[in-house]
Amino acid sequence: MGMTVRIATWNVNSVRQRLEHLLTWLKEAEPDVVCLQEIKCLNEAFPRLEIEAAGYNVAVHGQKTFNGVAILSRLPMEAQAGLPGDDEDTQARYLEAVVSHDGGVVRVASIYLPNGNGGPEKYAYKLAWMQRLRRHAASLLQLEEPLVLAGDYNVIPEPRDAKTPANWTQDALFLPETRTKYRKLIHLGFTDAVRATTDAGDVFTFWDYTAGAWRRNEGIRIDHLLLSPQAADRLRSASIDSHVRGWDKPSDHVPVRIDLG
DNA sequence: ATGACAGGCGGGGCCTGA
Repeated sequence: MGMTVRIATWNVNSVRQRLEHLLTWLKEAEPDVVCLQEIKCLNEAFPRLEIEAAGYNVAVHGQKTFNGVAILSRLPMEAQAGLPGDDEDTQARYLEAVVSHDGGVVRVASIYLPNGNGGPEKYAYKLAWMQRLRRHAASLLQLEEPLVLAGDYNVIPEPRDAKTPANWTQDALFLPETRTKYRKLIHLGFTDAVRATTDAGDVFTFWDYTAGAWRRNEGIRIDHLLLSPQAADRLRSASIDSHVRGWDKPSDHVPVRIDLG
């Protein structure tokens, strides 16, 4: 017997460019917790006041120009920045928070997994980051609490997660080693919230800006919410707010959200 | 094969993204 908690993830591709969209969508979707990626600004440049005025607590792990993650919460939260396992890594890609509600807590992470295209060094960084994520996720599972790892994984898990999988066979988002590493994470005991609630085709979260990808529905599914067993037991629904991709000057990603009962 | 878009930085185009 607990309240429903609505948790979402959205790669906004610059929070300052997308502030009006974000505020509109917060009113429309009424999420309790929102994981943002690619905010592309330092902590001090984050539009904190506007978002607090909408009723959210704000935790930011920012960086100049690139990357950057944040968590917004209508409920009280305690946040901690950074993925353990490499003290030399300066890229802001991981933020974790414990959110408190009437019935207990839910632990939520905002994840911006490296893209991995652009050369062997970048792909090696992606794979190493995935290794670190799996190790950290394994330790979090031992807590045996509701846990949601939400974000832009830059992983197309299966052929059905792309409109045209043949276009992606040489891409870091879909290479066999990428998908193997992602499966190893899942096999620790996580549930993919969207796949747990639908077997429909054409379920996408990203459409490239170029070549009329949105118009032609040339999408991919790369934004995921992975649930611990304790969270999966409470999964009531999952949905993708695809219509946001049709707004003026949109992000190339759309929000994905779940309700936990 | 390249670029098509978009954003940041910074005042040029270049880097990055997926």
